[in-house]
This record gives sequence, C-alpha cells and structure tokens, in this order.
Amino acid sequence: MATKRKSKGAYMISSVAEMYGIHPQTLRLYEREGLLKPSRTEGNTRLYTEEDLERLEFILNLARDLGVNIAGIAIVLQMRERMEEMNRQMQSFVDYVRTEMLTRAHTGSHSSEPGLVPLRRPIIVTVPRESKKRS
Amino acid sequence: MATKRKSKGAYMISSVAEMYGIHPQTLRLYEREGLLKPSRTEGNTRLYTEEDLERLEFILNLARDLGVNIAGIAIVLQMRERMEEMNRQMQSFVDYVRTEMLTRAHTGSHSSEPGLVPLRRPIIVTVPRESKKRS
DNA sequence: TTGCTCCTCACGTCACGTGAGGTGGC
DNA sequence: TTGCTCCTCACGTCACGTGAGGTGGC
Repeated sequence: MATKRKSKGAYMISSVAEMYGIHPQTLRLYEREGLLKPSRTEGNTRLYTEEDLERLEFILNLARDLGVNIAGIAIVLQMRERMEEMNRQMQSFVDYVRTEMLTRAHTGSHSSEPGLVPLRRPIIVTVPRESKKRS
Repeated sequence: MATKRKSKGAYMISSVAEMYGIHPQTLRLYEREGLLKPSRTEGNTRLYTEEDLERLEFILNLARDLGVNIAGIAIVLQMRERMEEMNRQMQSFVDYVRTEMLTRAHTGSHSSEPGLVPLRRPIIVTVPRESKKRS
C-alpha cells in the first residue's frame, strides 16, 4: 500500500489517478501543458493539494464531459479567474455602497462630493492572448 | 463575379471564406456545430451579417491562433456572453449609484431607507453544462 | 450555360490519452 | 527487494479541416 497520503491532504500521483480514474501520464501531461502545478517533495515527487484536486476536477469536467481540448481548458481557466475577480470587485463595490448609504442614513451627513464614489470602468471582456499556434 | 454582397452587409459563403482565408466547408462545419447561425435566403443560401462576421472573427481567433477545439469555443462563447452580461449589470449599478449620489447631493434629501439600493448577490461563476460527450 | 449554392462522404493530420521501457530514491 | 517515483518515446483513436462528387436555383 505504501504511503498514499501525505500530511495536510497532499496526494501522490497514483492516489490522484486512482481517485479520478485517470492515467498518471495524463496528470503529467496536464502539468506539462500548464494546467496543473502541483508542488514537489525534495525527492522531486509530485504532491497534489486539495486546491490542486479542485482545479483538477474542473479540468476533468471540461476535458471528459465537455470534450474541450487542452488549449481550450487553459483559456477557460483564465476566464474563470477573471470572472471571479469581477465578482470580487462587484461585491466590494456593493459592500462599499451599502456601508456608505447606512452611514449617511444614520449620521444624516450628505457632504457628497460626487468623486467620493469610485466609478470604475467595467472590465473589458477579451480573450487572453497566448502562444500555442496550431501548426 | 456574380453578386458577392447583399444589401445591409450580408455576405454569401464564398465571400466570407475568401475574406478570412478559410474553406467554405469549415463555415458549414462551424454552423453544424452550433458556433454560427447565419440567416438564409428563401433559396436556402446562407447570409452572413456583420454581426456573424464579428462572431466568426472571435471564433477564428480561438481556433486558429489559440488552437481551441469546437467544444472549447462553444464554452468560451457562452462565458463571453456571461461576462458581457456581468459588465452590463455592473455598469447599470454604477450608473444608478452615481445618479443617486448626485440627486442626494443636490436636493439634500437623504431619506435613505437602506432597501433603496438593489443589493444583488454576485453572479455565480460556473461552467455551462452541455452535451457533447467525448465517446 | 456558367458559377454559385446546397448536401454527404471520405481522407490526411494532429492532439490526446495511454502504454512500454528504463532510471532512481524512500 | 518491492513498489512507488521520475522521464522519454511511440502508438491508436478521434476531431478538424478540406477535398471530391453530385444536386439545384438564380
């Protein structure tokens, strides 16, 4: 059996392969193509954290269920991060406005120089450029 | 030369193929796979509008330059639309807050029931489910 | 008629996944 | 030693792009 699991939920490649029903070589392929970046032990053995596994599940959903190739998965991962960033900005702006409104309501202050509200331009929607020419 | 262009910037398939250096069959393939939906004449001939061409350019950028396969392009197109929708919501919220601030600044009114601000939850980031199993 | 359109079928090439083979450290 | 790890090389299969072939309407 050997040690299947390291401390803090770090898995070795064969454990991950077994858990998700994929070939260890596929995991190495995904890493070589830049989709996954597991850490390594001092002996150069890959260690997959829970965060890596979550990312792997996302990748497998795209690859196996949706048939997206590796180049596409790379793009989708980047777009996902961008959307999450947009959500964070949206949320922080909403929070800011809410507290601002409440503050004004309670204190009755309405000094309101218009520049007080951070009027960010919306994030532009583009597709990230990348190498990976077809031929 | 025959009629290459129809009124209102609608192009027939050979014109589009020539403009972008692709095979007419590739355009038919993209349509069959659901990436493009050009309109048709009464005689069933495809007509590509400017909007179709813009979409096609986006598709070709993904396919040719980035090497994304068709399943991946479909996902990216859906994510793009979702990001654009997020941008619209963000922008309308920003606009709303700005006018609200200005109104309060000018009229001095601060009736401020906190429920006045539409505190939307952020849009959840997910990948659209789809058919297209690999095998 | 000509030159386009439509369609289906088929082939070449490449990417992806996986297997084999040989190495090294715990 | 055993059972893992690392790596590279190679092969089978499938998707994508494109070509051929036959049809029909302006």
